[in-house]
Amino acid sequence: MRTTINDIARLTGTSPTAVSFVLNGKDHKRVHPAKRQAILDAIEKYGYRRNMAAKGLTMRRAFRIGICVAGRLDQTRVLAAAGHYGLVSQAAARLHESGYGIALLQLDLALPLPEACRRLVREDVDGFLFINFPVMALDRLLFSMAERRIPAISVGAAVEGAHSWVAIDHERSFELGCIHLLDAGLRRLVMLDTDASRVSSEAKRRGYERAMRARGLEPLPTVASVASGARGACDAARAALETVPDVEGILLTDNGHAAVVQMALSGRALRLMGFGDDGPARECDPPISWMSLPVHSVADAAVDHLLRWIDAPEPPPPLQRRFDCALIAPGA
Amino acid sequence: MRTTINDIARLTGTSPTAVSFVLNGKDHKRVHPAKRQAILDAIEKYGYRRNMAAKGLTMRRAFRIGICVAGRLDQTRVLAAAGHYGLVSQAAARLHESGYGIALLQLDLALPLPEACRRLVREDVDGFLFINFPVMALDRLLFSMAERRIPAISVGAAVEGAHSWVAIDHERSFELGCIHLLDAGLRRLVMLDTDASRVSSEAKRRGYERAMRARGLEPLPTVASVASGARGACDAARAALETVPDVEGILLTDNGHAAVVQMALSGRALRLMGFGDDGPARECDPPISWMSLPVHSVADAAVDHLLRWIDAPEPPPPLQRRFDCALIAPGA
DNA sequence: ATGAAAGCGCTAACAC
DNA sequence: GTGTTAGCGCTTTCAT
Repeated sequence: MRTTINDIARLTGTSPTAVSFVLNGKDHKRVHPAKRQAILDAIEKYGYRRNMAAKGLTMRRAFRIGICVAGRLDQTRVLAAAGHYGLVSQAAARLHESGYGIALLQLDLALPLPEACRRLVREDVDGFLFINFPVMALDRLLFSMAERRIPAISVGAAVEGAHSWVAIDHERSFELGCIHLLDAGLRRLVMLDTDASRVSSEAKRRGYERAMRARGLEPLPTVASVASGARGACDAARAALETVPDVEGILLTDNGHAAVVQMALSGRALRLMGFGDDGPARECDPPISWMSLPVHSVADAAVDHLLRWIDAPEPPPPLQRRFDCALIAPGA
Repeated sequence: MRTTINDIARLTGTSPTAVSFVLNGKDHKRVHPAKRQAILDAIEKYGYRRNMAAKGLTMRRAFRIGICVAGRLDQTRVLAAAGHYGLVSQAAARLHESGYGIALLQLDLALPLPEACRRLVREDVDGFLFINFPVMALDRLLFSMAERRIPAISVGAAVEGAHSWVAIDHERSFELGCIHLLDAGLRRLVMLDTDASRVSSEAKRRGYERAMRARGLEPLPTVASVASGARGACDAARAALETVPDVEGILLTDNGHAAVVQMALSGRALRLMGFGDDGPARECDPPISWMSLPVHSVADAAVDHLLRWIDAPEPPPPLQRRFDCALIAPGA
């Protein structure tokens, strides 16, 4: 039988009330310093651990947040460009710092909505973070949660309506990367789309075109990989050289195959600009510049809003915000 | 206020006992079929959901298992060859099927043991799965859990002592892959070590050498990549060609850069045998054979044992088992 | 400043 | 076959 709050009270000649207050740091002008110390000592001595189920029962709170991913955590290669693991990891870390537990839920998108909702609800958590869910699924999911008054936020994907979400501004970020090369004096810039998921390719193309046009340059045709994987990326890189023989710089939509593209292009004096996860970008030799996914900011913003929401008496106005990537220039 | 078991009892003119029994499917010869149906209907009609905190309080169980990873979930590139995400994902899926919730915990290995234990204990779960933890940390961690009578298993890493673990037999699996090429009539086989973590390189080399010697062949020197990443793998592949000009087959210790190695070797008529995650292996063109990580078997075995352990009155004898990789031969 | 006591929702032993 | 009841460990109001 585990030590309980009553045991500690008896052992120290105090009451469960006092112990509870000490435990929760609410002993401002309540518990006498001497008693307080005695209680603290007993807690340490007997290795007391508070029973979270009992606390949850009383407080009507689980002190746990559900981190929900679409499908399975290991079948997410296509989302590499979205910093999937980084978002999950950072959100979990931030929640932990705030004293919350993390319930991991892999939600099968093939499930009908009612069944999906049932699974969400069964998790019994105080709120949900939907990481990189397809926009299609989000509206109904978030709506269902709102209906049940369960705070929920989309992380990584922007969604229409009165929902809360935090996402990466792919368009603006890609534009910034492009501007960086333009500022370096390059003019013949080609966008190389090697992202197997193509989820944000359109946004990136808009960013690219805006940057080019702002300098009075006509955008060049985008070259997209046909096959997936390293070979597809290589072929696309070579195709880019054929399509635009005098190319001066190449903008990658996805760092996934940056090192491979670099190798395929070696010998050519052109500048590479990456986009996405830092890991693969760092493998490049010589180093390249890249637009780094703001996973930290995105996850933190989502978590902070969610926790405020949970604590608030009324649902706060929805959080809807896009973050820019940061330019990483190892040479600088 | 959420509907409770008492509400359902009152609404159906029965007792909380009856509702509880129906809820838990223990109404064999207990609840009258008519009442049973009425209860079921009311549950559906009023959208009753059982309060897991209350259940947990009564049953002294959390119905939740902690999935614990070393460091952060997104800083695990080195563990690609260990099928890290696959193990996490499959364990989570299996637990979910068994009605358990998943508490995700990223344990910082830099933490001193007492603090690490405190964090583990705070999770309040019924048991732990330590996924791909470094062997160094495992003994003390598992021991601490045993001391506190919390069931815990190492998944992916074998550990000395009386602990439970399930792992991949890298040595035997690599031997099997090697035998496959030998059976195909190849003789000049070289092992190419492109695994940045080198965690299981030694075991693989033993498997390779055993297979070679069993055929009366002298093992050839292993070629290891110097730099990390795609470029390192490429360089290593070319080095292999120089070291053993008449090489007939190359055994990769890690599928991570299989496609890249294949490209670097294109033009040479030699056979490639991969090892590790299926994802990168499938990107190869033409397709290669590879030894596929038994993440499914490993995770399932661990979960099943853990759940039995939790339900058992006495701790069962430790589970210690290695699984072989399966040969995937797309051409067949 | 302090403790007694009333639940929170559920399970299971017990009496009918 | 059925309902009553006593907790499980904690928080918090209320009276002191």
